[in-house]
Amino acid sequence: METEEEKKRIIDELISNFDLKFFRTLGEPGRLEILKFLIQNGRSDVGTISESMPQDRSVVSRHLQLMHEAGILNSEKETRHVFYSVNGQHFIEKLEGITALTKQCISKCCPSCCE
Amino acid sequence: METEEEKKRIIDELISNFDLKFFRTLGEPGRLEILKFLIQNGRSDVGTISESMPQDRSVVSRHLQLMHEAGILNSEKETRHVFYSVNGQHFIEKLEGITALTKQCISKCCPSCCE
DNA sequence: TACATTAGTGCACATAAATGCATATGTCAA
DNA sequence: TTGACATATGCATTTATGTGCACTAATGTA
Repeated sequence: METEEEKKRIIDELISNFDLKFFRTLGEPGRLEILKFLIQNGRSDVGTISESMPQDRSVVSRHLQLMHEAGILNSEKETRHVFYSVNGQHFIEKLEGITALTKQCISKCCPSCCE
Repeated sequence: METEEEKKRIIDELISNFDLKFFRTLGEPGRLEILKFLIQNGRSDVGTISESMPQDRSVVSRHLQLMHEAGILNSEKETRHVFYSVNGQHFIEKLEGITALTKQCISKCCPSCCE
């Protein structure tokens, strides 16, 4: 067990890495479908993605923007089209970071959490 | 790169492990505060947790139920009190599972996602 | 038994989020 | 330059979620 100050620091670091926007973005079925599509089909433009989704094109466009802001997708404007693709690097780093910090935090600050 | 059938199977496995309830639960500031409190203070009853939160006791109670349903917290009824604690084991396993499947899925099904 | 304590539920309300239509913005092509 | 196309934005509507008050259920205590 750490000192109280060290405990607080570790917990604050964990909580500040629990990106609300990141979790909220992943907690919506429509956006998960978009993520699935992009893993399956790779880099695609808004129109192509929309064709596979039940929602309106404008709705899909907004979902894509949110996912981009959350760091899950890349966005590249090319002439008239905007291509989105999974930002695998950032996405995986985010997940790894959250997982590692959680493990570290619980083992150091709350061993009783794992009894 | 895998066969198309294998790709679909891997992607479906990933998406089915992207537990919407889990992500939604973590994507709310009030619930994150509760998580923080429980890591810091360990197993506590509803009243004690509520005292540190700005929301009404009933609101905190509902958040705790949600977090329990999402597998993040343990719940133990003892006489009049209900004690909640972080389910570290399940929480960490969930995060590790999601992280591992995502890495595996992207490397096998969408290597271009990491360019 | 009567009363206090603890947690959860019913309900109404406020806020936030998802959705679709119409329209604007920017880009290409004839 | 005109028209078609791709995407994003404004706006209104619906749906979902968070919130607090009042009340109930369950348990312990005087």
